[in-house]
Amino acid sequence: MTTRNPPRPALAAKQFELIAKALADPRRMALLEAIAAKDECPCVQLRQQFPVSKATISHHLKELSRAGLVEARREGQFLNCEIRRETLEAYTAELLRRAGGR
Amino acid sequence: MTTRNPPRPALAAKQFELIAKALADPRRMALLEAIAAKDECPCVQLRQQFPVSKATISHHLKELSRAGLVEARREGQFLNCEIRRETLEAYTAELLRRAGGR
DNA sequence: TAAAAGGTTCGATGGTTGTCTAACTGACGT
DNA sequence: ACGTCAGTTAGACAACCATCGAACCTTTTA
Repeated sequence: MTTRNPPRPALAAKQFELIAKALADPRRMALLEAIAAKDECPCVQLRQQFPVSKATISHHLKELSRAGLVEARREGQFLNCEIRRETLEAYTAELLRRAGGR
Repeated sequence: MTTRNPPRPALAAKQFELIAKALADPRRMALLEAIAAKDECPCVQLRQQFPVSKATISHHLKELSRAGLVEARREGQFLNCEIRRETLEAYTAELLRRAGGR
C-alpha cells in the first residue's frame, strides 16, 4: 500500500519543478521539439540546426535529462536522444491537477 | 483563411513563452495553485499564506496576468484574482502538440 | 482632512542561469 | 601512436530575476 501502481506515476514535487524550469527556456524548448520530431535524434544534428556551441547543447541536454524529458544514450562516439513523452504527459496532467482541477 | 476559428485559439509563440516562464518559479506556481483553489481569491489572503512581501506578491501577480493565467480585478481597494483555466489548458495542449505529438 | 490599509512602483541586491572559450576524455580510422 | 571528431567539464561573464524596503497612490473610515 505504500507504493501503489498507478498507470501514470505521480510526479514528485522536485521533478515537477525541474520540468517546469527545463521548459521555460525557449532554446531548450526548441531543442526538445527537434528531438520530439524524430524517434532517434543524434546530438550532432542538433548542433547543425541551432547556432549555439556544443557546450551549450550539452548543458541543455543535461537539464532535459535531469527533468526526465529526454533519454540520452551513448552509442559509440555519438549521443542519441529520445523524447520521453510519458514525462511530458505526466507533467501536463499534474499541472492540470494542481491548477486546472475543477 | 488568414484567421481560422478553432475551438481553442492557438497560443502565440510569445504567450507560450510567457506562460512557461510564469510556471517555472515554484513560488509563483504555488500562488497560482492557491488562486485556483478558490473561485475568487482576494490578494490580501495570499499575503497571509505566503511569507513574502507585498511587493513580491504584486510582482508575481503581474507576471501571471501577463501570461494570461490569472485575471485580476480591482474591487474597491481589494484585488480579486481568478484563474483562467482556458489559458492553462491551451498551454498544455500546445505543449503536447509541440513535443508530444504522435 | 487625517489616518489606516491594500496595492503598485522604484532601486538595489544577491542568486540563478544561458552562453562562451578552452581544456579535457573517449571513440574511430589510418 | 596519431589525428580527428563527438561530447563533457571547468571557469568566467553577462543577463535575468526573485526578493526586499521604502516611497507612493487609492480607497475607506474616523
